Amino acid sequence: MQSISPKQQEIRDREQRILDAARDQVDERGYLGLSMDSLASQVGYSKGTIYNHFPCKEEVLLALGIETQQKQTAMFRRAAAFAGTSRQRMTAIGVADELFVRLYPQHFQIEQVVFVSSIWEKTSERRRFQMRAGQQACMGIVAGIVRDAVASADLKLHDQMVPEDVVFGLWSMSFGAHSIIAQSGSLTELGIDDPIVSFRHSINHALDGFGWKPLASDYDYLALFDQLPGQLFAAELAAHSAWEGTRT
Amino acid sequence: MQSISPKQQEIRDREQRILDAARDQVDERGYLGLSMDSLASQVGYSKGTIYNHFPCKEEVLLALGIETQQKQTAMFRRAAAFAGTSRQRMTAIGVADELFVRLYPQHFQIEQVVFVSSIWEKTSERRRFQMRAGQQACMGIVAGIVRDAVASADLKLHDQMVPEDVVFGLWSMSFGAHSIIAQSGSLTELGIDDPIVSFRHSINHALDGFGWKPLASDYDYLALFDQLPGQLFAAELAAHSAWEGTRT
DNA sequence: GTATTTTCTGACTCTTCGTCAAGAATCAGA
DNA sequence: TCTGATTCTTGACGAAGAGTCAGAAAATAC
Repeated sequence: MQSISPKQQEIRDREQRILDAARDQVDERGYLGLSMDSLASQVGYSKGTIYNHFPCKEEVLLALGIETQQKQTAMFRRAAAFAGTSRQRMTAIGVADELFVRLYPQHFQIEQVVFVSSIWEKTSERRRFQMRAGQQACMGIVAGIVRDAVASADLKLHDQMVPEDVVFGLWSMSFGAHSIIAQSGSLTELGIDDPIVSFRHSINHALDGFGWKPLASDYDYLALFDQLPGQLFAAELAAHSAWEGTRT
Repeated sequence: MQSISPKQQEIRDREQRILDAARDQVDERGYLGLSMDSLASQVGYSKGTIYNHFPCKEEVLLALGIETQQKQTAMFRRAAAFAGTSRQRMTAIGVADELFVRLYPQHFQIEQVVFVSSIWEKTSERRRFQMRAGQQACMGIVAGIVRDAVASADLKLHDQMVPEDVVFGLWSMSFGAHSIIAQSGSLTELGIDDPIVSFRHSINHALDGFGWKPLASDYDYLALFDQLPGQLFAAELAAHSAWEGTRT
């Protein structure tokens, strides 16, 4: 058991302050608008001190990604614990996913930048591992639901598919939809009025396509998108609106 | 009818040379490894001349994106013209999509960078419009197939969905899958041995989920992935392997 | 052949990342 | 509490790369 000297504690606190400031900058000036000089002056320490915490700018971005990633994992875990049929639980994941994107809209922008190889390659092994581990944790949670569905005969996999294939398909759709939405602002010119609702339908039909019982024709899964948020994620919603309140 | 002076022709040719060189650099050093100085020296002109063609670095990237985007549109158009059932034609689009990604692997990396808002905002109205127009063209081609399917009763849309919603779902899945694959290198650690094959299955099941007849249980759509490339895209494949041959 | 317009050049400025030697603060042991 | 060792902090500095622009060179017009 290491006891924490006051100095050590100060350093630890500062790291969080740096990340918070960095997140503000990314919000305001865009992912690449993050400048180490202005970050230093905003936190009130010199540049050298910032570089004691993070070996390079890219590492700061990745740290931000890891932070939100962990929130996502927590939300997914909660969703997976929902007491219901396997497909209801899977839909709860969809609800969590949608809510996550709404609460942390920068996440997809950060994620997209961070994985750009010229950025990814500059980051430390340690944080790269953390990020990958987080993704695997998320995937694992979802794969668990798929396996439960198979075990309870709600779902019968075809074509030698494994549970991970199902997860990959859903993950792809989610990642793609949110990326496109984040990039494009409006999609009305493409004929999509409400991309979020459109996305719900797509996921719902995809689950039908995998043969996941009970099918959408036998249960109104879309209704869960209205019921579950308050029920499962009251904490996140409250935290977020409190945080919203502190902003100008 | 403007006649083209030899000088004008030289300038036009040079623009292509610049783009080719830029593509090489992006291939080698990554999207953000593109440097205007080294680009200039590689093409054999001064930096000022490069800046006569492109007002900023970001514009070069976008121009690259537009170039490959147009190739994609051409391939989609060819796929859509395939003589078959609506769902076979849709599968042909999937084949085109898969082939496109294989032929132009940088495209997704470039596309991901270009849409990062801090980059997108620096580009010219004109090229932004071109890029959007290209995307809409692609989407339009696919939406046309969906409408044909509805017209021929192969497909009955539920929940007040419009054809564009179906396209959005498929586009999301494609964009997401290719992004994830491009980013991650290998997915074996996540339990996916061959993500491309996994993706084929997902798309196929999604189409089933939308209720697109004949269902996969009644026709082996996956076989088209072996048959169609040589049949529809012989030109691209030949051009690509010729180009491959010229490389070290 | 000369005047005018267009194009090209590379040295220059400016911004921002990351380093590092020197100085300041902290800590451990007597 | 003092002192030497260690750790932390600083900001000036070097390096790299984006974008500019005045003047040189080339093309074009007459």
